Amino acid sequence: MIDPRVASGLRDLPPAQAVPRERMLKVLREVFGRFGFLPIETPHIERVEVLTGKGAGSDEVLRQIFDVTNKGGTAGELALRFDLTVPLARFIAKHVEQLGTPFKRYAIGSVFRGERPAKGRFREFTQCDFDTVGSESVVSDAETAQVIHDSLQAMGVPSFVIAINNRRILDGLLETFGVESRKAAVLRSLDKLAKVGREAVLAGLHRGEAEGGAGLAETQAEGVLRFVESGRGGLEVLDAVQGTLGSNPSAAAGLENLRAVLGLLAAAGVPEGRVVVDLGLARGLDYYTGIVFETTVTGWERFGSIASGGRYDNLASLFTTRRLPGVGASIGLDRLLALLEEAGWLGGSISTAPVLVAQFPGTELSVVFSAAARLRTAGVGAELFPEPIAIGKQMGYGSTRGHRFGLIIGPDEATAGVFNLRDLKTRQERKGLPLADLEAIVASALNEPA
RNA sequence: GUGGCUGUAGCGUAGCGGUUAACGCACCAGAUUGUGGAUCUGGGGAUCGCGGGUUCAAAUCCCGUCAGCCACCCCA
Repeated sequence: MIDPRVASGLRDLPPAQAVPRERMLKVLREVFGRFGFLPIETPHIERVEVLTGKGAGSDEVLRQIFDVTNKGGTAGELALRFDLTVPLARFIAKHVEQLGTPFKRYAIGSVFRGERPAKGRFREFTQCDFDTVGSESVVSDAETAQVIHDSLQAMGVPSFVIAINNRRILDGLLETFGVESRKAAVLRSLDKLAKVGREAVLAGLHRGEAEGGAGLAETQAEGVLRFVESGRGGLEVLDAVQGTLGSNPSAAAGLENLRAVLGLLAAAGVPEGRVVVDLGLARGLDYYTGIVFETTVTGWERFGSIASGGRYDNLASLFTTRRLPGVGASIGLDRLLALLEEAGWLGGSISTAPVLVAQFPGTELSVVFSAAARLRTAGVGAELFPEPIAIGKQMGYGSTRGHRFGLIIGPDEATAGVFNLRDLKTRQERKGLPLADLEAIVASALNEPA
């Protein structure tokens, strides 16, 4: 016997998970489409050179990448994509002349990372990316947050917060303290504030670079931290920063951007409190240059971000000399589903056909087979039970699968040209309905509230 | 990739050196051969993750390995 297990970090999805997942994908496509984003597809496998940025790729990427080898091919040439942004960069570089800008696309698909799996963290997971390439407008910045908001809302996530910040404010901060050269290490430390607390962050900032710290003097570390700590909230946070960093051109630009974004989102009717400024939000990815986003579900912060992204100055610089700024985000569908499932918010019927047509022992098979076919033709999902077993068993099957109605045609009904329609929830049964009006009767019954 | 915790029927657990591994839920059958989630009765299902070692004897101790979880790292 071969052990039917799957490898670490990979999983099977039974209908109870696959059905809600399909529904969410449908919702996401609708929302993306409503904003004018168009779908694209790129291969799951890319050339390693593309993924790693020709050797210039970070160690982190190299560590997480899955190699793919085909017999006869060149070893180490191909690998599985680890996100959808790098493939987008390659895609846009190749096709921008035909597509023109601004170009808004969405892409939904599996990505692969050779990480150590944990809760809500897998080695294959689906990303739902949307990006606007070729515009530096604040419209796109605000729209990105709005799409995140509308998506989560439409998927039925009860309560969430989209944190925003602007890298340029942080740039200004670092310039002011004269520590631009330590940017990456400083941001990495600050990003952890909510998680590890102020003392740990302070220690990280102060610790020497050799030990993985940022190597800041104590006054610098304290100052930088104090600044970040001052800010999580709405416009008042921006006003406060205006006073301390407003004279720095970079910070001023960042502040103006966030102010405009908050204004537009309010104008679009995004509820107050759904989007908050968080000056400590940095995001590890070093290609972000402007606004950044990170979204958590209220009460489930330990699952980490379920939707995040940001603005980048020049997405495709590895692939073309043409400068292509853009902004976008990615919704982590699998993490969100894992969260909703654990929170018990997934519920609902998993049946995709509302009517279960029973196969009554003794009834001519063609009678029920054609009844099911007629319903489907009329656009009503109908499942014919495949075995002529005890009728109660069949009703039980329909009930546990979440079918709304059981349709019963016994030998007596068949002779009389009628059918019975049983509500599987209330156990109420309407009997002797004319078979000639099958479609109309069932359709109208389905329109009644459950 | 580093460190730690865990691994017993589909799921959740008990047993933690000594006869045929226990319980709940789920599943199947019957009471109920034209009507399902209750009750009762009966039943199937586990080489105790896998491999090796210690011992007269291992689910139980040791080592390795795989998987899950936690922290670091990173991120959806």
